[in-house]
Amino acid sequence: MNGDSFIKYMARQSRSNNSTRAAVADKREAILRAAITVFARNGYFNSKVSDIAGEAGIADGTVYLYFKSKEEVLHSVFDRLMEEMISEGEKELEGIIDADKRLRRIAQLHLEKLGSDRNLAIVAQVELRGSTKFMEEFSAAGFGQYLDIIRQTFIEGQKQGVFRQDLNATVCAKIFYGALDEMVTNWILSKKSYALAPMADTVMEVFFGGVLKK
Amino acid sequence: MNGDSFIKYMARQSRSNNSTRAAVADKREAILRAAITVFARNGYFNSKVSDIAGEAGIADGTVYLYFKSKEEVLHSVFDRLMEEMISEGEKELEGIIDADKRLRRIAQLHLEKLGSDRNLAIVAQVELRGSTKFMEEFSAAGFGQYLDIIRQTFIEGQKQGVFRQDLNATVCAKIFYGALDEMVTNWILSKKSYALAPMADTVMEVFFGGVLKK
DNA sequence: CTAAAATGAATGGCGATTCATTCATTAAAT
DNA sequence: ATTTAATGAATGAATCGCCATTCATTTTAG
Repeated sequence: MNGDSFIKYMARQSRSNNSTRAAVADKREAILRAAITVFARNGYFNSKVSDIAGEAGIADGTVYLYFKSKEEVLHSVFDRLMEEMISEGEKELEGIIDADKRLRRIAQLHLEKLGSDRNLAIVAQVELRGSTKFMEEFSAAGFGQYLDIIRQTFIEGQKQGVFRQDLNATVCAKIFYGALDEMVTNWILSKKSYALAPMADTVMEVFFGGVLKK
Repeated sequence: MNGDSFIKYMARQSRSNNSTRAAVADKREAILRAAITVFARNGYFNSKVSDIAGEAGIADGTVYLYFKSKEEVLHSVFDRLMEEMISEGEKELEGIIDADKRLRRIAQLHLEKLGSDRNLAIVAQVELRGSTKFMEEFSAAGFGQYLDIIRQTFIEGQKQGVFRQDLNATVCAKIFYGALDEMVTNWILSKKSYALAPMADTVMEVFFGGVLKK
C-alpha cells in the first residue's frame, strides 16, 4: 500500500539473524546512516524525524528507543566521525617518522575519508558549521584535537629541521587544515564529479614549496 | 509599562526627520543589523522573527513590511556582504599591477572586513554554510565570483612570471581562499580576542614561500 | 505465555505569518 | 488658523500548520 513493506520486511529479517546486542548496534547504525542521508539532503533543521525513520524503514517512535532526541542523532554522527578519523589516522601514521611524510599522509587520509562518502562529507562540512553552538562543542572536543595533531606534527618537523623555524606552527596548522577543508567544500558543491583524494598532492606541493617562482 | 516606549519614541522621531525614502532605507538597515546580531547569537534556525524585531526595537509585523520572509532577511545579509566585499575590493585593487601584491591586498581586505565585525563574520562563516541550499545559491553567485577573482589574479601572476606555471590555478585559488577562511573560522570560535587582519601576513608568507626549509 | 521491541496515531507547543486596529502626520476644507 | 478627513506606517494578538516527542497498543522473540 504505502511502499514501505519491502524495506520493513528486510529490516525484520536482518534483525532476526543476529544476537540481541548485535541487533541493537545494527539498528543504531541503520538510523545513523539514514540520518546522514537525510541531513545531507535537507539539512538538519529541515529534516523531520519521520524522514529519518522512513529512510531507515522503521517507525517514527523507534528512533527514540535508540536516541534521546533528534539533536542526539546529529551529535552521534559527529562523534563517530571524529573518533574514526582520529583513530584511523593514528593507526595509519604509526610507522611514519618524517614529519613531512606524516603531514602528507594526513592530507591523503582526510580527503580519502570524506571523498569516500559524499553524504557524510556534506553533513560534516555543512551541519557541523551550521550552528555556533555545535561549533563550540566541537572546537573544544574532536575538532580541536584534530587540529592539534596537525600542529604537533608541524612542530616535530621544525625540530627535525625540515620545516622553516620562523613560522608559527598554529597558523601553519590552520592554513593546512583550511586548504584541505576548502577542497572538500568545493567538492561537495561541485556539479562535476571528480576524485577528491588526488588533490592532496597539489595541496602538499603548495604547502611545502609555495607558489612563487624561485 | 513594557519598556519599549523610549525606543519606539525615537523611531517615530527619526521617521519624522527624514524623507520617506531615507527612512525606509534606515529601517531596513536597522532590521538587517538586528538580524546579524540575533543570527550570530542563536543561529538562523533558532532565531525567532520576534527576536529580530525585539533587537531592532520594532513590532514583529513590521519586519514583514520590509522583508517578504525570515529567509529573505538572511539572504539580504549575504547579498549586501558579497556586494560590499567585491565592490570595495575592486576599488582597492585598482592601482595595483603585480599579481603577488594584488593577492596580498585581497588577503588583507578579506581579513579586515570580517575582522571588523565579529557578528557579521559569524553569520557569514556559520550560516552561509549552514545549509546546502544557501551554499548552492551562493556558490553559483557571489562566492563563485569571489573565488574567480582570486583565480584570475593567480593566472595573471603566472603570465607575469612571478608564480610557478606548473600549478593548477583553480586549486591554488581554493588553497588561498581556504587558508583565509580558516583564519576567520578560528577567530570567531576563539575565546581569546586577537586581531584578525595581521594574520594575512603569515598566510601570504606560507602561500608564497612554502613551509619547507630551503 | 511473558518480556522486550516496535509501532504510529495523538498530543502539545512553538513560531512564522497575517490582519484588524491604532495613531501620528499630512492634506483639504472652512 | 483651526478643524476635519485621509493616509499608511506600525503594531501585536490571534491564527494555523508543522513536527518533535510520547505512549497505549500490537508484534515478535524466546
